[in-house]
Amino acid sequence: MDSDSGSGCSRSSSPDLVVDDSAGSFFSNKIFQTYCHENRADDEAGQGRTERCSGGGKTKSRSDPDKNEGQDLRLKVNSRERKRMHDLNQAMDSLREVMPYAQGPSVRKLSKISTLMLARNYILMLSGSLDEMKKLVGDVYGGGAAIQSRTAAHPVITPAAPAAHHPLHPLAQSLHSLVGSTPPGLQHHSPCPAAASAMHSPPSAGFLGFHASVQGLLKDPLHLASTYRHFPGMPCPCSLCQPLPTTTSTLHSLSMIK
DNA sequence: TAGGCCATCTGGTCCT
DNA sequence: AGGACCAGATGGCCTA
Repeated sequence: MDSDSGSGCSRSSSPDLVVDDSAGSFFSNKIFQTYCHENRADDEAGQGRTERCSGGGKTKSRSDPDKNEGQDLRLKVNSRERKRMHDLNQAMDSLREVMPYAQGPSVRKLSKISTLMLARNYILMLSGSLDEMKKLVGDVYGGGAAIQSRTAAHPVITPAAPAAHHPLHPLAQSLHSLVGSTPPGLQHHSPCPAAASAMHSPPSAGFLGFHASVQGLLKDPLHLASTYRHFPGMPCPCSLCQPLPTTTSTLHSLSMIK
C-alpha cells in the first residue's frame, strides 16, 4: 500500500504522524501528485491510481476514456474524502496524546476503537474522582453550605486548596491519585522507576488498570472499574499509583451508567 | 494462515 | 451544484 509505505513501518493507523499543514508530507507518492494537481491534467497519475487504487480500496477501473470529466470529479471527491479521513485521524492522534496510555516510538498505538473506549472510561474516571473530591471537600468544611459561605468570604475556589492544610486528609490522597492518573503530558511528577522498568505503561496507565492487555480491558467497559485497583505485572510502590478504596465504588457505579 | 486494523475508493444521502 | 458525512467493499500490513 502506498500510504503504508509512506508512513513507515510503525503500523500506525495513519500517516498523520508525519503530517503537517503543508499537506504534502504524508502524500509522498502518486496520490500526493494527484492531490496537488487535482485541478490540472492529472490523467496519468489519476489513471494509475484508479487502476490499482494505490494498493487499497476497490479495484474498479474506468476503462472508458471518454469519462475524463467524471474521472476528474471522482478524483476530487476522493482527495476530499482522503483529507477528511486524515483530519479525523489527526483528531484521533490528538486524543491519544492526552490519554493515560504509554506513548513512544516503541509502543504500539492504540487502535481507534480502543482509543474511543479508553477515552470514555477515562472521562468517567475523572468525573468520578471529581465527584469524590467535591464530597471530600464538603466533609472537610462540614457540608456544602459551609463551602458556599466560606468561598464567598474567602476566594478559595480550587478544591486542592484545603489539602494544603490537611496533607494527611483523604482528600490529599485523592488528589494524589488524581495526579497519578493524569496523562503523561500533564503529569506533575515523573513516572516512578518501578513502573517504568516493569512496563511500557506509565503509572497513570497502571492506575487505570491498563497494563499488558489493553484490548482485554477495553472490550468490556466495566472491566476498568472492576480492576483498576489491581496492578498485575506492575509492582509499583509509588504512592501515586495507589488509588483510594472509595474511588472504586464511585467508578463502579459510574461505569454502570450508559 | 487467520484475524485485526487500517487506508482508500466509491456510491448514496443530507445539507447549504 | 457542491461539499460533508457515512457505510460498504477491497486489499495491504502486521501479529499471534
